[in-house]
Amino acid sequence: MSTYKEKKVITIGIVSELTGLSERRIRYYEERKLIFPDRSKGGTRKYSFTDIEKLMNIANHMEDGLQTYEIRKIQEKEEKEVRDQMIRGQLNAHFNMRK
Amino acid sequence: MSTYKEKKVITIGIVSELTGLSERRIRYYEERKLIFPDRSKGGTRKYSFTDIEKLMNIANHMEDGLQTYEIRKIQEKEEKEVRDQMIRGQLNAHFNMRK
DNA sequence: CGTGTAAGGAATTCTGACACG
DNA sequence: CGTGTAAGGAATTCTGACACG
Repeated sequence: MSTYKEKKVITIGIVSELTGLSERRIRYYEERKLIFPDRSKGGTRKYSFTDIEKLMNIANHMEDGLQTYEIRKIQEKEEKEVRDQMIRGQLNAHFNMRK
Repeated sequence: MSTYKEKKVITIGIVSELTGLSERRIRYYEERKLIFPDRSKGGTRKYSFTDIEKLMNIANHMEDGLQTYEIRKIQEKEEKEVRDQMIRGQLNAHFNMRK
């Protein structure tokens, strides 16, 4: 939550440099619901390092010829797996408490 | 080195929001050699999360009535301590290798 | 569908200076 | 010494559209 990696503080120009993607492509992936930057009061987009990692991932999938909506489905599946893992963790913790 | 916390990617407006310091003060502390942001091609300053932590530290010292050059001396002393620690670590590693 | 580009405007940042104290 | 502010300009970002395919 409050870790550096998740903080939305990076401007699109720097994201473009870091990822090698054009600003156009970065904005387009937002339009396709693949990333969700914050906005400043003035409307400037702000990204996190996690967003940058997601973008690299997206770029790889695009190279493989996938379409944006397919990538979105992959993302959703991965997020579901994470949620399942967390539930399993909770259950384990519960049973461990009971010894 | 290549950790998120050290990467200079944050713009001064966001640093100002995160620290609560005015842009004027942030630029002034650079002038007094207390922080060292990178620059974009165009000349825009770029800060790291580490810089933000330093700025909070500086702000605290200023509240205590210290002057910028005193804060700089404190910084230098702290950096020296870190270096000494690293040397001790190296020596320990060396002797441990010899058992 | 995914991405480049030119267009016009708005938000952001920069520097050097004056002010106060 | 440390910081606010108005000033003018430059760099950065934004949106909507046209283009190609």
